[in-house]
Amino acid sequence: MAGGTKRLPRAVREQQMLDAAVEVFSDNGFHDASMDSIAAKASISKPMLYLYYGSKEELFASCIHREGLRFVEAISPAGDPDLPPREQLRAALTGFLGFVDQHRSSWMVLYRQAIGQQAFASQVGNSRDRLIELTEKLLESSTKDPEPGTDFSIMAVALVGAGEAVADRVAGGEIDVDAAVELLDKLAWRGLAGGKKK
Amino acid sequence: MAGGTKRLPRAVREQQMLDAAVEVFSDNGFHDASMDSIAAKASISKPMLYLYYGSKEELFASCIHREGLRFVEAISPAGDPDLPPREQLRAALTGFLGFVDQHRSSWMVLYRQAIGQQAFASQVGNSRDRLIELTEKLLESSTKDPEPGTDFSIMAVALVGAGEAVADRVAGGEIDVDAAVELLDKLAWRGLAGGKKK
Amino acid sequence: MAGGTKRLPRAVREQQMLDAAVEVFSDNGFHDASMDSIAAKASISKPMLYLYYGSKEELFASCIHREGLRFVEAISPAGDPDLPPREQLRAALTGFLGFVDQHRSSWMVLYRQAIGQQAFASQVGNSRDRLIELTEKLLESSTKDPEPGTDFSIMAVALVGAGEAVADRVAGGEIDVDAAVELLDKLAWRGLAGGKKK
Amino acid sequence: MAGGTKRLPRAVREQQMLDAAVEVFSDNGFHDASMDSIAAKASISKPMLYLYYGSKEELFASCIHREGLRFVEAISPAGDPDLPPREQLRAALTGFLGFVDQHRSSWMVLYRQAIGQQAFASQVGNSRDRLIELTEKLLESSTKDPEPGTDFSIMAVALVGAGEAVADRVAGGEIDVDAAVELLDKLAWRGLAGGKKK
DNA sequence: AATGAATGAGTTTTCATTCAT
DNA sequence: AATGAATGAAAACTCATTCAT
Repeated sequence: MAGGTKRLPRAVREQQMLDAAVEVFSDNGFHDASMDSIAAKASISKPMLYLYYGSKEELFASCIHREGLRFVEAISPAGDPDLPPREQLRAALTGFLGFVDQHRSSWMVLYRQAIGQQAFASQVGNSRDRLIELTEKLLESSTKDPEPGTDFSIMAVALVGAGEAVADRVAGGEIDVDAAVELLDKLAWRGLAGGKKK
Repeated sequence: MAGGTKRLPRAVREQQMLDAAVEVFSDNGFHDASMDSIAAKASISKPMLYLYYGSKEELFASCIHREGLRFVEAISPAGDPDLPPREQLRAALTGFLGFVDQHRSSWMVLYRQAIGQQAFASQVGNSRDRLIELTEKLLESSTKDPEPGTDFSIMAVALVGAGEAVADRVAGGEIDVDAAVELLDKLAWRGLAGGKKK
Repeated sequence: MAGGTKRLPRAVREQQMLDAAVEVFSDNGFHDASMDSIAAKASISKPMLYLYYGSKEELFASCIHREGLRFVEAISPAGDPDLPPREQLRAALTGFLGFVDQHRSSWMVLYRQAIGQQAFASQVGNSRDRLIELTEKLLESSTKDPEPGTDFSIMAVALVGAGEAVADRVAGGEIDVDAAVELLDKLAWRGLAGGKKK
Repeated sequence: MAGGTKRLPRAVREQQMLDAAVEVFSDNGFHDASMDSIAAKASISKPMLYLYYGSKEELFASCIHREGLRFVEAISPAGDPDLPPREQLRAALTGFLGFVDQHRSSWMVLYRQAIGQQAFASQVGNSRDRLIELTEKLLESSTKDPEPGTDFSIMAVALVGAGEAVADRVAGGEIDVDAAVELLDKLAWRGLAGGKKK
């Protein structure tokens, strides 16, 4: 029944461990997740965790890394340069929020968690910064006639911040992906208090 | 005779402890802040901490509570019903970002920290939710002719999210309060990619 | 009956802990002595050990320090400059071997142990070096007409080495202090294969 | 096909392992030497180590054994009964200190190390005791007219102790073999403070 | 013959928390 | 009112040792 004590090739065990770690970190936060409980969830012994990942911090970093890749991957379609900028932004929003919707624990635990963890802020920053950069470029290229002094960089920060806040609600199941995409798209182009006309 | 063992009135002691606690929590995060270091910083003995606050969690909760009050207080001027809605929003933004600017550690440590801490998310939610509600009302009352289906609630979430992201940059000293207020005000009314005319 | 769980003033506990530590280190060696067993032997909890001494290494260092002081103290009478050099050497030998005889575990465990422990060799070296220096001076001042090229420093090393080897036998109860003193004294002045007359 | 997995005859493997073990034990001490690092240094897998030696302790014992043999071998020329006793002693000293000089790590790690290790003291004692016995016999046979009550056994202990202390300095590169031999030879026959005449 | 995969059992260390004075 | 003294409980991490292939 148990069936989990077989000798597995390294690559398989690695994923198995990461799956467990993501789940436990996600449920308890970095500090309150114990290596014991992660090992238990992965049905392996603690030494394996250390053999494969070296330390709790490195394990967490590996979690962030893997989830970060998945995250970037989910958004990358937006990079298609053939699409008009605004379509690219929609694609990015869809990719982003769709990812959050389908990997709630990845989002909640790793993205949100990691930001609080001094030591990992920078690593998470990578994914986030790439998102901000992407957003910045899209805003820039889609704005024909910017006001003088427009700082697209901070605008991107703000928009991504808005996106994250909305993503939390998506992850919490409070609103659905489509509505969220719609809202953020509108926010980007017409402001929240959106004027009356299209 | 020696020094340091003054009998202080309860209220004074309480603030003294909270000041120390806020500082230590802010510097180290909830988990890495030890009761020992808080007691030391407050120049009192650990048992006093327990006598007044019962447990580490309750102490942290008290910190959040006090800082939350200050936070709400800083924003409350925005509630002035005599101002036109858009002015109210500017007042709120100014209050909010000004507070962050001047109480960076309160912001970084308690607001950002607490959100990561499972157990305190809801409590922080209070201040945050009040901010969101306020924003929602302002948006609502300032929008004469909303598009059908407009969900001001989620809009407020998004705007506050944007505000928080920008606030982090303010707290980090990367942009100044005025620029941030300007940006968010514009975001709210005309969208990030804002067209050229007012 | 137990009677060991009282609140004791710091100074008392410190000695109590050191006593236990010396004994356990002495019986098991540094590595095989666990903080658990030391705490148990001292009838206190492990955290006390850490509160007072910080780490296992520091605890061991403290043991060495205390025993080293006692050791030096036992030998110091030899420093009396009023005695003729040879009497001083006898006094030193008597102090040294007498100490070993009466503090067998201190000797075996701390002196012998510590020398093997990379990290502590230098600290033990202190006591030992002082002994060697002392010996060197005595040899020097008691030799009226040294052969040219005589290196008293290495001679002292050799004599102390002989003393330590003999001390081990004293500690092991194989020979008594007086015989040992006699032997070493003779060794120093007439060589092991000592000629026939005084 | 790949590389490194040769089938080697047992005897070769054994030496290979012992070489690695001696080196690692010598560098780190018994406790801080891990079976992992020994296996790595020997370029074989841990199970091989266990297959050949059964346990870490047995492996260490084997190291001591082999080095002990080499040690005794280095000194054995001294046993030549054709030489006059004093020449035999010089030969022994030369063999002993020459060995230490050329096999510093064997000396430092195995001889000194092992003495600290409860469990191995007796085994090291073997080589040492043989040395002491040899010394004793030489002293005995070279002393024509001993003082009554002379205990050659303890004298040998003392001389060997002196030899070990000097050997440490030789191993440390502080003095050279010839000077050391000279000193110890003089010590044995005329005492450290030896006057100028025979 | 040889090893990658796996673990049981311990170790040091750190806290939040509470007595006894 | 206030604290020095003390600890239970747990966490990260390591290592000698052994299967299953």
